[in-house]
This record gives sequence, C-alpha cells and structure tokens, in this order.
Amino acid sequence: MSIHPLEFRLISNPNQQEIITSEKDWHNTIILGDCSKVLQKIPSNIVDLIVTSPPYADSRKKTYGGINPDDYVQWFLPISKQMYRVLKADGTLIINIKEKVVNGERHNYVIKLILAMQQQGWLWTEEYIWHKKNSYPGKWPNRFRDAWERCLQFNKQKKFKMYQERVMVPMGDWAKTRLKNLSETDQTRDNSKVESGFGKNVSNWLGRTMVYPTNVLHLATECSNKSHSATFPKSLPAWFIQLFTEPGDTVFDPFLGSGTTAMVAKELGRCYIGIEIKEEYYQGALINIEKLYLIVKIKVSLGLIKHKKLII
Amino acid sequence: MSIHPLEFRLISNPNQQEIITSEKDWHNTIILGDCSKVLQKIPSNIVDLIVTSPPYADSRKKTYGGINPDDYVQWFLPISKQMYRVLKADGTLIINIKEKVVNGERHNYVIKLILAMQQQGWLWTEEYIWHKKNSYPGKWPNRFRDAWERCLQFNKQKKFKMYQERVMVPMGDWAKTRLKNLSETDQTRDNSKVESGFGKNVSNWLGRTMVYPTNVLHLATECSNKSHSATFPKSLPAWFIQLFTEPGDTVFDPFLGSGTTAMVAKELGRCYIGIEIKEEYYQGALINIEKLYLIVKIKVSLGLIKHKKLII
DNA sequence: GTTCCGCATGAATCGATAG
DNA sequence: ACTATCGATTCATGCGGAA
Repeated sequence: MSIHPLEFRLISNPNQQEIITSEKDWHNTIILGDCSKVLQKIPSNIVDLIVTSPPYADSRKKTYGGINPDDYVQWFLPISKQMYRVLKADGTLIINIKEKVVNGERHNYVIKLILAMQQQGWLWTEEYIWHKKNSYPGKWPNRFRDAWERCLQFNKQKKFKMYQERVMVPMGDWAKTRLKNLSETDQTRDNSKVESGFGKNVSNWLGRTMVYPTNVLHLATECSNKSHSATFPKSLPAWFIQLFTEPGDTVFDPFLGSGTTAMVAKELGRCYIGIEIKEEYYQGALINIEKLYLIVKIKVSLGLIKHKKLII
Repeated sequence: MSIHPLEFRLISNPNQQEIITSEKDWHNTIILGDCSKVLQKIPSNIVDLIVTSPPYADSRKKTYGGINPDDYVQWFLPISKQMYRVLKADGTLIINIKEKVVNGERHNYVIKLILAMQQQGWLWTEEYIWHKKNSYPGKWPNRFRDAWERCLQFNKQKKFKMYQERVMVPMGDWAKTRLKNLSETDQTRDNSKVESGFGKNVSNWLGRTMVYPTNVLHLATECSNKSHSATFPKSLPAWFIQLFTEPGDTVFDPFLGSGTTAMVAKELGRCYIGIEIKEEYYQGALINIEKLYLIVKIKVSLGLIKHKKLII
C-alpha cells in the first residue's frame, strides 16, 4: 500500500447534496463551505478531537466572518450544537478564543458563550491559558499588551480520553524552556513525529526527570506567516492533539483557516477533517497540506523514511 | 509631627454603631467584622483602589466563609455594590479569584459574577492573569495542575487613574527578575520604597531598556510560613497599587486576611483600610502591620530614615 | 561567609469509603 | 442515588542545617 493521492472534496455549494454515507469518506478531507451548513452532513460521533479558533467577534464588517460581538453567541450556538453531535462521547473540544475590547471594556460574549454551551450539554472541563510570549508590542492609555488567550476545554462526559504522559516536560530549571523546545521541534522535524510522539525530543529528555505540565502553555506566536490572519502556532494544536488523541484518531477543525490544525494532525499521524468558508484561505490550506504529502513522498524516495510508517 | 500611634478601630459588633463621620477617620484602619455590614458605614467615594481576594467558593461548610458555589454570586453582589459606592469615580477594583472544580467541571460562578457586576454598573475593563509558578502539585486522570488565577479589573468609568511607567520592567524576562527582586525587597527594605516607588531597585535598572509589562503576571506563591496562610504574595497587590494609585492614596481590602494588602499599601506610602471577619486572621493582620510601624520607628531612631518621609 | 542538599508545605482534586 | 470525609498524589519554593 503506497501513499494514496489526495482526495480533497470540494463542496462549494452545500446544497448540491453530494451524498457521503460512510464515515471513512470524511477522513483526510477539507471542505470549502460554511461550517454551519457543512457540519450538518458530517456523521455523528466520528471525531475524537476538535481544535479550533473561531473568528473573533469584530464590529468591522469586512474582516473574516465579521460577526458583531453582540450577535456572537447566537451565531456560534448552532455550530457548537453540531460539533457536539459529530464528536465522540469520549472526545474533546478545544476552542481558542479571546474577547475583544469594545468601548474600553472587555466584551462578555466569550463568558456568555460558555454559559450557553453548558446549556447545550457541554461540560466546561477546564480553561487552559495560552501565554503568548512574543505578542505584538503596544501600549494604550488604559491597558497593557494582551499576552494571553483562552483555550476552553469542553467535553460531552466526565470521562474522556487523555494521554498525559505524551506532554510531559523536563523538570526544574528546564521548565522555563519546556514548551519552547517543543515549539521549535515542531517547526524543524516534520514527520519524525509520526513514529513516536515528539520523536527525538523525548529521547533527549530521557534520563532527566519528567514532570507533568500545568494548564498554562508558554508558546511563542509564529511571526513568519503574515499572509493570513494566522490564528495559532502549530505547537498549540500539536499539544492538544498529543494530549487528547492517539495516532489514527480523527481531528476536526470547522474554522480551518490556512490549515494549521490539519497539517499538524497529519504530521502527528492523525486523520483530519477541516472546513473553511473563505476560498482564499481554503486554497492556502490545500497547498499547505499538499506540501506535506510531497515532502513525505520525497523523503520516502530518498529512503529517509520507512514506507510502512506512512500508512494512515 | 511625629509618628502617630496606631489607632486600630475594633468593631467586634458592627451594631454598636460607633459613629465615624469624617473620611479621615477611616485612614489606616482595620476593622474586625463582616464586610457586608461594615462596608455600609464607610463613606462614599473615599477609596482609590480596592485590591482583594474574596474567599473562594467551597462546598465544605467549615472552612473560611464556606460559601456554596451555587450561592456565590448572590452572596457577593451586595458587597460589590458597596464597593462601587466607596470607590472614587476614577478608582479601580481588582478581584483575585479562581473557580473551583465541581463534579469534574469548572464551576461557572466566576463568569456569572462578572455578568452580574456589569449589571451593577461595573465596567469589566481587563482580566489579568496571575501565573503561579509553584502551584499545588497533583496529577489527576482528567486535568493538570492549576497554575493560574484571574485578576479581574473593574472600573466605574472608562477614564481611571493609571500610572503605567511605575511598573515598567527591564527588557527580557521581567517576570523572573523584576518581580522576584520586588518580593525580596519587600521583605528586607521596608520603607525605602516610600520615597520613590520601588526604591533602590530602580537604580539597578538604570542603563537597561525598560518596557511595559503585559497582562500576564509571573509570581510565585509565598510558601512555608506556617503562621500565615497568605492568599497572594505581596508582590501581587504591590503591582496593582503601584499601577493604580499615588502615594497618599487610599487602598481598601474588604477581605483582608492576614493583612497583606494593608502591609503593602503601608510600605508603599499609601493609606489602607481593611476589613476581616475572622478574629484569628484579624489579630494576625494587626501584628503584621504593627511590626511595620515598629520597624519604621526603629529605623528613625537609628537615623536610617529621614523623619519627614514618614508622615502619611 | 558561601554553596548545596534535604525537607516541609501549600486557596487542589480525584476516587473510594462510609453514612 | 446523594452527600460527607479521607487518603494518595505531586512539584516549585524557601528554609535550615551541613560541608
């Protein structure tokens, strides 16, 4: 069995009713369309993890999505309801979000969203903090730089899959650089991670005492990609994918953007499903993911990777 | 004018109706009593900053306060209403709080409290994150150590007093160097800070590029002083007092505990008002603050501090 | 006097056991 | 079934005693 070609399923018009019946059809697929519509066609209970960064509320109309802060909760609830349906019972939902400042005040649409999602049946298991180490500089009369975002964890039930050992970090003084190392590795070692989690990093750290991390993640924002409104660095979905899924599991992102979640899922040996509404971002995601397949193909042809490792 | 003796006002029974009419009477006073009662006697618009860490919700009845999570908001709202009244128009309220895990899920009483306080007229200006480097250890099947707490900033109006330059930090890792120094300095150089903010630390920073901090604070909890169960380290209120008040301003804490807020306010040359309901903590706070006065007295007698600096 | 090492100690949470 | 209590778990920090 060799690397199968990409099978990207393009549903530009969701009403065309392309019938997809089996669960398998959705694996490793990204779809162009409005996720509130496309989600209705995805079978129930097929996703192990949802990692997503929905478009932030913004009163400016032209931006991506452009949902008004006051309408945000009502806009999001139908989508979260569908996410609840497609997620497996022991799966996890991670939402990366941060409220905007509106009229000098933090808007309350995020905390209202938490309450509304609890009404839908979601359990608000935990709130992780993403501490952005190098956020954009800036100073305002009333506030400092905003250097953190919420990563809200929701579950359908109290028992869910979690593999804590995978994200253990070196102890003590190395704690400072714990996730920085992890982040750097993500950027350099593409597919070695398919084999064994974070690959050689783990072996480097063996012999040193490993400890469990906390619910505060120190990750640098990626400064490289300026073209899109890139939401999170690859190390952010990587951390949650490692923590909440096994290789072969399915990771879903209804707001795929430039494809970060799908790329990381692929790199870590997970299946991915992604939806993106803007064709510009969708095309970028296609290219980014296709690159991954090409890189793997080249490495295999050079004998750098053993064949059997690639079959997903 | 010499150092006036301590005038601690003991109101063990708030119904005794000790009449306090003038604003001045409340300066540098700590009161034993239920803050929801005592607050009603404090004049309006006399406080520049409230820094407080209310008792966290806890279903166990015995513990301090022991407010049930489901009753927390209704318990707190009368107090926040009084805090609104005593705070000056351009003053600030900082609440250090974190929701407990109840039944495997983060309870929503904190975010409900935010919404309810907005209904009272409070502006939710900002949410600072206190990143606790040494939080309580533990590993559980479904979560990691909780290493952060919320510091919610509320204001009465969009324009408020803020002195951002005072909390500027050396470029680089401001958390590790600056605030650790500050913590150590607080313990050793008590009143030198009265003169110029953080005192000699500033001179250490000369020559280094100073930058504004972010809304993420790295502070370690002060541990292993068996006598006190201080909720937050002195550097936490110190940071907000520096940021939101000038010397001579009044800092208020309705849940004084062992007196941390009052001690820091005193050390930084601000006036303090504190309320504590448990006599055990109240006595401890009395002792802690009295120590500060004694230290000042001794230093003056030794000629280590100039007299005029001490008049508050 | 330094530096180093051992140890107690937390605003915790879960699961099991008991009423 | 639901609530109350208890033991086990776990690591950054700062103190005291030792080298």
